[in-house]
Amino acid sequence: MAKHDSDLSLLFRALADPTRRSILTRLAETPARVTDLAGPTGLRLPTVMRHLSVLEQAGLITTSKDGRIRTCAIVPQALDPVRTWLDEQRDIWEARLDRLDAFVMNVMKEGKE
Amino acid sequence: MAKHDSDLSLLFRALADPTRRSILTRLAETPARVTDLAGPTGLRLPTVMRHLSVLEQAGLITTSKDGRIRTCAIVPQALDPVRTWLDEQRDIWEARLDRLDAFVMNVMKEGKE
DNA sequence: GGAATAGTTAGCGATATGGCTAAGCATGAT
DNA sequence: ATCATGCTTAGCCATATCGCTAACTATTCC
Repeated sequence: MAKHDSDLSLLFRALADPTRRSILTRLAETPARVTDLAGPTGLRLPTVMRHLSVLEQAGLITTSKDGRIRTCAIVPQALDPVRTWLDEQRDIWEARLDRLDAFVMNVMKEGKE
Repeated sequence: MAKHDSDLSLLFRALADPTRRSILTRLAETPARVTDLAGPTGLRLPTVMRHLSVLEQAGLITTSKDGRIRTCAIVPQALDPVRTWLDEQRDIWEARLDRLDAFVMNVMKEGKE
């Protein structure tokens, strides 16, 4: 299940880690060097590097190296597929709310296990 | 990192699996039994059970048992935290687009590695 | 009661994830 | 040339994930 995963899976997995989300939030302020990103996390450089590569593979950030310094920056449109999927789901879920209501009523009547 | 994870992490991790997303989409149509959900996936029952418990722990579905049949249904508002986080990020990301633009220009000028 | 059905539990194996240290390499400063 | 800085690679360890089979429990049907 880890071979040719969809973009969506890569994105969701990248976002599933608090450290990575905090890195993203930090990068949203301004691009930063790897060391700068490592600081707040309290994690070692190699560990942060791994997080960064996960983020980059998911397309959430880009990095570029100038001399010995690698600078990381967010890719603003990278979250679009997530938003799209979420919107689709909302559409479907709400379209079926009538049936759901019926079901929930039923559950409540019987008591949930 | 797997101990007391935030709701957001649980949600994102639950959504990171294609099988689980397809189960959610299926459940959005109408509540269903475990066996009904297993069918389309081609997976064995215990495997599907595991996916369901991940979804349930993330708060994305509820289940209730009537006799020997367990019925599963989506929890419509469960995606709200995800949407909220996404909206927050969009706000921040776009607020800083000016700086980002400057950075991107810089990168392009130097050639990306 | 006995058999079929629906789900559950236990546990195995392969792989992925998230942390680390140690060592290496390239660049910039002196 | 030497040394400090910044990143990178390799590899280890513990735990988590995702699939499975086998065996068990609980309903329902005949």
